[in-house]
Amino acid sequence: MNLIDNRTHTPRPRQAVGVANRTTVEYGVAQAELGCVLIARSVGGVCAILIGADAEQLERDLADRFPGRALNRNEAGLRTELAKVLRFIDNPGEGLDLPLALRGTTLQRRVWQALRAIPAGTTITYAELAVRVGAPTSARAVANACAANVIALAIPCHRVVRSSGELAGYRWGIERKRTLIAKEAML
DNA sequence: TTTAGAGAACGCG
DNA sequence: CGCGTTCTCTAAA
Repeated sequence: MNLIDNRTHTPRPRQAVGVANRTTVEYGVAQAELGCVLIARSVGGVCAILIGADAEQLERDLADRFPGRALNRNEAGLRTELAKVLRFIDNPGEGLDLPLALRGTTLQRRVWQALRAIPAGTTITYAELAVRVGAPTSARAVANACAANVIALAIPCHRVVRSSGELAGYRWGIERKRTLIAKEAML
């Protein structure tokens, strides 16, 4: 407990996160090696890439994530994005470049942005990631930001591991995380 | 709305 | 395992 607050306790301004947004979310589902994949797009770009067992589960997941928003399934409209993601899963070396519509707090945006700079085939620790976003003592908080990521693959939170080398959690299943890292390691 | 607590994909000794 | 840390969410005032 510090008597004098010598840390960077500056309450950085937070991004408005829960802003009401009535925009429709369009999404498409496809089957991949890794599992069923759902890609959702809103104004500005892809707002979610979810992985799961089947379309129904993913649709529930999406509804959870965007409460109150109209959700329109539209495979044809998402055809380009779906193709890119499927190609990335087969060949992660080519990268996955998609316009993203990020909605999050300041720290989350910083972390997610930093994640996009982590090349396929490499991993980073939460501690190192914390250093990169300028919050060296905030590894725990950085992990929170990783855990809050809903754009799988395009924001490669699967490349973040513990300092001990162990895999930490993965929203879409630790096994998938292991698979992704292993596949990328063979580049 | 402000606040206090608890929890979280961490790290170190 | 215990504790320091930082951020987020939620219940309560």
